[in-house]
Amino acid sequence: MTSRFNPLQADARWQQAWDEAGTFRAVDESNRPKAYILEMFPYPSGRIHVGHARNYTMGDVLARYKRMRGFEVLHPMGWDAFGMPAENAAMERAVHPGEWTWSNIATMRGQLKRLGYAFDWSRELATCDPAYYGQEQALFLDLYEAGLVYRKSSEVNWDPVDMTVLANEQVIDGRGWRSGALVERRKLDQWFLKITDFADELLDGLGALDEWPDKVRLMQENWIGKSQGLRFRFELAEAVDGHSGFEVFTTRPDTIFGTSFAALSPDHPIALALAERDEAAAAFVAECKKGGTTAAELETQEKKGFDTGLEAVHPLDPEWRLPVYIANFVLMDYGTGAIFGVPGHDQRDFEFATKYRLPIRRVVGASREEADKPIEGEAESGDGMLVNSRFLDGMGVGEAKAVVIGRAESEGWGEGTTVWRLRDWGVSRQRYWGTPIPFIHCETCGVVPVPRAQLPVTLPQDVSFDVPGNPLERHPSWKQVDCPCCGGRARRETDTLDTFVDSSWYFIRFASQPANRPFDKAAAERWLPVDQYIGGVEHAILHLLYARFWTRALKRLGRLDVDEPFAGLFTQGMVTHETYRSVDGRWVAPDEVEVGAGGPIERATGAAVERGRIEKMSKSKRNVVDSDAIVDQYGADAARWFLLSDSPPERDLEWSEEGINGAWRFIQRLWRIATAARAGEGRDAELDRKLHQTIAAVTTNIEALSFNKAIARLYELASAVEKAPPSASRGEAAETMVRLVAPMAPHVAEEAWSALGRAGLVAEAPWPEADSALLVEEEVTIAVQVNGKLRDTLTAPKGAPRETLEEMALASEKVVRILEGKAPRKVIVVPDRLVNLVA
RNA sequence: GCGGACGUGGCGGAACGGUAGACGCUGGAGACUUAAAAUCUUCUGCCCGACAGGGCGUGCGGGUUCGAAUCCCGCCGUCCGCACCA
Repeated sequence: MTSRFNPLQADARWQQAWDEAGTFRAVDESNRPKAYILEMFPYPSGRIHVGHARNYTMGDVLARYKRMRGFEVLHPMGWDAFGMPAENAAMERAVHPGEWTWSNIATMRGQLKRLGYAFDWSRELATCDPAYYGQEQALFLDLYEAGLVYRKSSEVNWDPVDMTVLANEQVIDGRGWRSGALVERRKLDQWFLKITDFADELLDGLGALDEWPDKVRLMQENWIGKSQGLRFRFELAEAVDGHSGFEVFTTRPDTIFGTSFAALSPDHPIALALAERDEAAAAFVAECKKGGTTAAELETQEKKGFDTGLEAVHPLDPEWRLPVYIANFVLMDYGTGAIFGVPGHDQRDFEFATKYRLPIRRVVGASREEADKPIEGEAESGDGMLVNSRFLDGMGVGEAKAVVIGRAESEGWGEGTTVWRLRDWGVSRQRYWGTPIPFIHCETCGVVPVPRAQLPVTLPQDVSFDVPGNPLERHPSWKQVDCPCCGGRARRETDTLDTFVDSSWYFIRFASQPANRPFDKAAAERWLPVDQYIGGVEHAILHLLYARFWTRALKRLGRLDVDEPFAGLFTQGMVTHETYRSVDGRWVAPDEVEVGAGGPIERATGAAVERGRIEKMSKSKRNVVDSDAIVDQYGADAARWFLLSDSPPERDLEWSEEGINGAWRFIQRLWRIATAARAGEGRDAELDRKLHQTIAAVTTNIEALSFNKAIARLYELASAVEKAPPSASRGEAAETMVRLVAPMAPHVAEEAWSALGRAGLVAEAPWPEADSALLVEEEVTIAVQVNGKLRDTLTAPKGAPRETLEEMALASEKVVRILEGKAPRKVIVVPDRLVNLVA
């Protein structure tokens, strides 16, 4: 028996053994209860780093644990393979995006395999594979037929140099992130998905997701942004260009008598009409558009308005006329694009009214007596009683809201309504490396779906990236097609789908992937929902919301009877690492730095470097730790063990040399414990108890994803086993421990399992059961407090009566000394825990 | 501005309202060794003390309680999300 565990040869051997046995292949028709464990699939950016590995290791522990518990486990892996980095690589080094992507996939797959993950590789998929995106096109057509897909003209960020549309994140200080060119706002016809049709469902559904972090549910709730209020119509005293009035939305209809102006968005049709004929209005509208939309700019931007000279008629008093402004702070795409201003009770309106010297009227106060109290400094948006509001006077805010809405509805000038922050999902991207949108534009027939028999619409291979813009647009023949309706010449849609579409249904395709349709209903329903989904919190809103929408849309279409795709969600923390910079500001990789007596120096040059902050791993800061390098040096188990042990999983983990070394030491220690298990004779009651307490604790900790705590318990057990004299108990403890560590450190566990002479794979061994009789201690330590302060501890039999404990406490020498012979005024006894003597 | 989370030794972190600091890392001392590595033993919150023991301690200030890291109120700080949403 070797004295050291050698991962270099053992890891690959066991990986091959699992592979050959098909251990992790999920069986669709299994009778066992199912467990679908999924980690967010990676973008194949190049290589696997330890941040990826942390994510997959957590999922892997659960998957392996569930398998040992007797579940049929689906734990698949694939590639979110479309996206911009591939096109950027194509531009930078003249390599085809597909070639670059597939080569990255091959590398990363190899890296993942070396980490020994229990994936069902037979279900691997890549979104850039026509076998996948062709089915996505079919689903897109399904949604189109169900009326959930539409086209509309929409503003985009247009980079005039790269001739491409930029996402908001790609616009930095108003300039394109690559070209540095000033970004223009352009109107383009774009494809949209009607996610707003599901706003209510998506909001309500959050309530049932009790295995999601509250934080994520709250973020989604805010993102959906439901507001209830009144939409009503202002008539104009005199119509302009056919506009006789306009609609506004408010959540505070109760303050209707506090209004002193109305304001239109610069994009409002009336504002645009005025700009056509009035130079000053046109200038103001143009000025509003110029302003940036970044957070910082908005914060500092002054409220500005342009008095149109128009007058709006108050709906409850035909004599009451309000000035109508065009105002820079009114958004066209929220509500109706127009507001009624109540300066007394809305901060923005307050600022605006102050600047333009409009009346600031109080209509809500703490009591009737406050009616004449002026509003000063800032608006009062709180609750209270209506004042100066005619028939509303004396009502509470809630009652007044209802009364105004009721009146508006009965008089026909408005209605109670709900407004959402959530917008429809624009899925058009003017890029090559994405799923082609399966439509054809015909001058005669309009926009026509590609016939299903012609799917998939595949991307052309012969494209070049030496000229900016969308290669699909430039391609000599790809977009030339015949109209499926009239047979005439037509043009293929050259937009591709947002990559979030690709990731909105991949978990369904993992569950079922027939060749001739997106998925099989029954097969998919067997696995879904995903029981535990694990990924970064950066996807808390978009990806998770889109996937929820997609699932509900499929349900509405009758394609899948599942409400929510992810029953359990866990958002894990990042892996961070130290950073170094040279004197001239270059980032220096930590493994190129040596720490000498005079501080850190760069090994290659001997020059001093400055230690930077501990940051999220990124290529630019050169602090990425590649998984292969770690596996080469320490083996997969040590890497996995460290990624699980050092921090709670939801928090960031700092990668450190000391940490991985500690994990390596423990893997070796484990090997020694297992292989040097001097079995011996007889029971060791104390060890038995420790073992079963550990089984119970590790089980609950894994179920709760508290891997760091599970590991702490395993360390304790390891010490106990090492210290215990030979006994039958000790042999059992060592064997059981091998099973307990198997989900986390599967290779050394298999090696030990086999060394112990156990048949089969530990990956398929049953999870140990804790004997509840052994979970309780026979003796407990009782804390003895005087006035809540710990003064002594004593040992008592478990379940000792209160009186006995009190007597024992009073007999304590220390207690006697402190009490100085006086009797305590009060005695609190918590059985098996403590005695508190109140003097 | 709105919403949320968090704040515990040198570090990562444990702790159903009941012995704060489990477990790991770092560091000290020792054993084994010709030596080193590996391994093992042991100590490691701060202060006073030779020991026994005592005092102080969970960001700060209050409160509830026999008892608070934990619950409540108010500050301070850090991080995250949203952001002119009517």
